[in-house]
Amino acid sequence: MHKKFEHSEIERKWQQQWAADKIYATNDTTDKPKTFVLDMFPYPSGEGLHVGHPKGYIATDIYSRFKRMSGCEVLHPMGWDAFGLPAENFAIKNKVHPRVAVDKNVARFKEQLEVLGFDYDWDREINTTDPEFYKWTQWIFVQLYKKGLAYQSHEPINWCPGCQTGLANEDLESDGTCERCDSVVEKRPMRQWVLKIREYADRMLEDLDTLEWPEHIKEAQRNWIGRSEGAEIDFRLSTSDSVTVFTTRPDTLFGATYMVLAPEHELVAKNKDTISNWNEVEVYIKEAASKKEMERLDDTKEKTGVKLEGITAINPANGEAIPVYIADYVLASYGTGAIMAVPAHDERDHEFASKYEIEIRAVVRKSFGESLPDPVLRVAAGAIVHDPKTDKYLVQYSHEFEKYSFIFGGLEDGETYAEAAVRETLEETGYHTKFVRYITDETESQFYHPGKKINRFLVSRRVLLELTDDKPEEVPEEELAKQKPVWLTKDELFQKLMEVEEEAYAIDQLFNPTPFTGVGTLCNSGEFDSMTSEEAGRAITEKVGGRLTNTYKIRDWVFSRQRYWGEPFPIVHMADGTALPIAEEQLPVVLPEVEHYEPAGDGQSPLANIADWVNVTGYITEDGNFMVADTAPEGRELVEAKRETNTMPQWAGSSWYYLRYIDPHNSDALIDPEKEKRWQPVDVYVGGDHAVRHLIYARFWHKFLYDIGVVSTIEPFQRLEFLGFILAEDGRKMSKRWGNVINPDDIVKLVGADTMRVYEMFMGPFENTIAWSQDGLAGARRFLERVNGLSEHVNKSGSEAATRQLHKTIKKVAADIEDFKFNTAVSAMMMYINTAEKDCLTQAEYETFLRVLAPFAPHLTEDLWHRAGKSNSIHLEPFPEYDAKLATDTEITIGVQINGKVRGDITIAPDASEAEATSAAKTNERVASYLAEGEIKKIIYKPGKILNLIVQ
RNA sequence: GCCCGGGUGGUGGAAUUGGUAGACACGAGGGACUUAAACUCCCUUGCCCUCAAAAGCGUGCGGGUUCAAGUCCCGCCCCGGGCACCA
Repeated sequence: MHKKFEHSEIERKWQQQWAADKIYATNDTTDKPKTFVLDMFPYPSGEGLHVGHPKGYIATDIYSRFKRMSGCEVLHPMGWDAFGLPAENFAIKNKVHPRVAVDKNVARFKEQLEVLGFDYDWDREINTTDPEFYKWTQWIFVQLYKKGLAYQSHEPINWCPGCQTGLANEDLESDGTCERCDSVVEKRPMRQWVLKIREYADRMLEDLDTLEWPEHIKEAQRNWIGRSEGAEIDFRLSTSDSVTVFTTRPDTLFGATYMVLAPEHELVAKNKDTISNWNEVEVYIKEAASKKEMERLDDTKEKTGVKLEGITAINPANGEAIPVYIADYVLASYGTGAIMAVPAHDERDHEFASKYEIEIRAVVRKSFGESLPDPVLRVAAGAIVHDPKTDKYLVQYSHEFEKYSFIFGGLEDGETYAEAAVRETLEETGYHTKFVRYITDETESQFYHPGKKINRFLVSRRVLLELTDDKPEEVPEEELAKQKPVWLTKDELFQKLMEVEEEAYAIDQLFNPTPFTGVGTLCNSGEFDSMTSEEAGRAITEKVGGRLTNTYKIRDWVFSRQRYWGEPFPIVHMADGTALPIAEEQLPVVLPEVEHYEPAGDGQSPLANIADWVNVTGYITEDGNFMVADTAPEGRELVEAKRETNTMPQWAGSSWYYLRYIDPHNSDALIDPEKEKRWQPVDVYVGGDHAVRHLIYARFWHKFLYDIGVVSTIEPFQRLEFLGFILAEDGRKMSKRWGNVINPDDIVKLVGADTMRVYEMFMGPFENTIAWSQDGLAGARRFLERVNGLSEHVNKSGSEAATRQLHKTIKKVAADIEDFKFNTAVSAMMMYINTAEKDCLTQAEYETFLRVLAPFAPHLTEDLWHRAGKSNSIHLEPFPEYDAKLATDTEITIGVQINGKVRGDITIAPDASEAEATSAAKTNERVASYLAEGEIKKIIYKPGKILNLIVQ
C-alpha cells in the first residue's frame, strides 16, 4: 500500500521553516567554489503566471540546489523587469500610477513563485523601476555618452502610430509592423538617442565562439549582426563626384557593367541639374519612398529602376564608362547605399540587367578538379542537341570510357564556341543543327587524360543546339568506333550524365539557368586573369585604391522612447543645443509625477508637459557635467537648461540587471569589484523566446562595462540553456483567448508543488515545446506517493540489486542535472523505485535516495528526512557520491548475432573472453540451431556490447 | 531562396565512441480487490502472421559504407525556428 501525503500541509510547513532559517541566503565570503545560476527575470504582467512560466525556474532551482549540495556557494536570485508599455497602458486606462500596478503584479508573481518552493535569496531581489536600481542604469548611460557611444540623431526613425513612440529596428516584425500593437510603422524624422552598438559588432561576433550556447541562438546572433567581408571601392562619376560602393566580391570588378544608387542617395538630388531625365527620376524616388515599407515584404516583385541620363561612372578596373541607375533594390541604409552591379555573377543584378538590356560580362570561371602539374590547354565547345519534335537530347557515348558526355570539339582559329559546336556536331554525329543559346559561361577543369597520357586543362563552354533536319549525313566508321551519338530523354540525361561534376553542373544549368555566383578563376580581367577569386579580390582592391572592409546588418540602437514609464535620461539641453550629463552625484534623476500618462501625440513624451521639471537651473562643473542648483559656486555661472524628456526603452534595465544581484544594496558603486570578480560570469543562464535581442543588448553593455573597468569578464553569460514552452492540452498556446490557461496555483492546490516540479521536468527534453497533460501530471504524483511509501520496503539487509541500482542512479542523476537532462534523471529515479520496492533497501540507502531526489521534490524529501529522525535540512546535506564499483554491473546481458541479425542473448561478465562468450552462446538453443547450419567463419566480439558470429 | 535544428510505437520520449531499437512514463486492453465506482496491485501492449513458438517487417523516403546503421556518407521529402532584394 502506498501512502498518500498531505502536500499542502508539508509544503507550507517547510517553506516557512526555510524562510525562517534563511537556508538559501548567499554568502559572499566563503571559500567554496561559486555558481551563479540565473533566470531571465520576468515582466510582472497583470495576468499572473501560467504553468509554462515556472518551467525554467524549476530547472534553475534544481540545478542550484544540486550545486549547493555538491559543495558550491550558489547565487540564485530573482527580480522584476517592470518598466514598459503594459504597465503604462494599464495606468492610462485605469488612471492610476503605473507604480500601483507594478507593485500589485510583483506581489502576485512573488506569491506564485513562493508556493513552488524555490530557493531564491529574496534579500537580493531587484526591480528595474526602483530609483536605487535605475540610478545605475542612468549611470551606465552617462558613461556611454562620455565615451561617445551615445549620440543624438535626427534621421528618420521607425514611428509607431499606435504606441505613439519611436522604435528600434529590432522592435519591428519582419513585415514592418509594430511587434506590440501590429500597427504599420512609419518613418518619421525625430530627434533620438542612439547607441553605437555597431562598434562592438566584431567583438560580439568573435566572442560567440567562447560561449557554451545552443548553436541556433549563436546562429541567430550571427544573422543579426550580419557581418559581410568585402571592400569599398570608389567610382568616379562624369560629374566629377566620386561614389563609394561596398562589395563582397571585388574580384568581379571587371564585370561591373553598371552601377546602382539607392533612390535616397545624396548624389542623386545633388546632380539634379545634370540628370536630363530628372522628372522621371523624381517620380521614381517619390514612389520608392512611399511604398517602401509596405512592399519590402514582397520579394517576388520585379526589380525596377531608372537610368540617370547624362551621368556615367568609370569602372576603375578597366576605365570603361558604365551607366548609373537608381533602383529600390539597393538600400540606402546598408553598406554605402550604392553598388557596383555585376550581372554575370549576382542574381539580383542579373535579373535587373536582363530587364534593362545591360551587358552581362562573365569574369569568373567555375573551376573543377584539383590543380595538376604541366597541364596542356585545350579550348573546346561542349554541345547538346535538342530535337523539338521528340523532345530528346543528343549526346555522345564513348565506348572506351563507357560514359555519356556532351559532344566536344576544339575551337579552330577565329571560331566562336557556338560555331565550333555546330561544326563538331555535324562532323561527329552527322546531324544538322543551329545555335540556340549558351548553357554556361566558360568553365575550366583539370584532369588526367588517360588516352593521351597528359594532364588536360580544359576551358569549355556548353552550348545548346537545335536539330534543323532529321536526315543526318553519313559518319565515317572510325568515328563511330570511338563514340556513337545517342538520343536521351530529359530523365535519362539526369540518370546518365550526373556522374562527372562538370557535366552535372551543365545539365542543371540547361534546365535551371542561374548566374554563377561562386568563386573560381578570373577571366576577362586583364592582368588578373587566372588568379583565384580570393587572390584577385585583394589584388584588384589594391590596384584601384579600394579598402578591404566589413559591413554589418546591425544598425545602431535607437535608444529613446517618447513614453512615460521608463528611466529618464540623465541629460540636460543647454540653450546653445549642447547636451550635458547630469553630475553623477545627483543621480538618480527620478521619474516625476505627472497628471496624464498619455503620450502627447506630437512625438513628445508626457514628461515634456511638466514645466517645473523640465526647466532647471544649475551650473557646469569642471569636468563638464551639469549640476542642478539654485545658485552657482564662485567662478561658475548659473545657467538655465531643459531636461531631456524622452525615456529609455524597456531593454535598458535588462541589459545589466544580472550584475546588480551580486551587490544589490551598494549605494556607492554599480558593483563592488571584489564581489564582481567573485561571481562573474553567470555560469548558467536560462530562458527562451526574446533571447536574441536581450542577449545582444546585454552582451553589448557588458563589453562596454568591461572596457571601462566595471566588470572583469568579456562575456556575461558563459552557458545558456534554452527553454522550451509548455502548450495547453489542446496543443495551442495557453491564452485567455482560447480559455485554456492552466494556473499553477490550481495545480499546486491539487497535487502539490513537488508533483508539478517533477512532472514539468519529466515531460521531455528541456528545450522541447510540449503540450501539458493532466494524466502525465498524475503519473508524477504516483511516483512521489511511492517515494512516500518507500520506507515500508526498508529492512536490515536490503538487496544487492537495489544497492547497485542506487549507485547507478546517483551517477546518472548527477550527470543529467549538470547537462540539463532532467527528463532522464527523473526516469532513472523511477527505475530505482521500481527495483527498491521489489527487492527492498536499507535505511542508509533510503536516506541516500532522499538526498538524490531532494533537488526535484524539496518539500517531500525534507519531510521524510525529518521523519527519518534528522534535525538539519536535507538541502544543506551533501549530494550523495556513487561507488564506481557498485555502479557497474558484474553480469551483463548482450545480444548474440548470427550474420549480423540478433538471434538471442547471453548473460556474462562484462570482461568475459571471446571464448567464454562464444561457448555461452552455443548453449543458447536458438543460437545453436543457427550454428548447426554451418561453420563459424568469423567471430566479432566487443566485450560488453555484442557477439556477432559469421556462419556459412 | 539562404542558414540552423528536427523526423523513432496510439502519445511524450529513451538509446556513450556504430553494437539486443522502443528505457521511463502516459494511454489502451485483460485480470485481482470492491455491493459498485474510484484508488491500488498484477499481466499484455511496435507492426504482421499465429492457439503458441518460430519466421518476416520496422527509427520520414531512396541508395551506399560496414560483420553490424536510429547513429556515418550521398541524394530527396516533410516539419519547426531564424534571416530574407544585406550587394
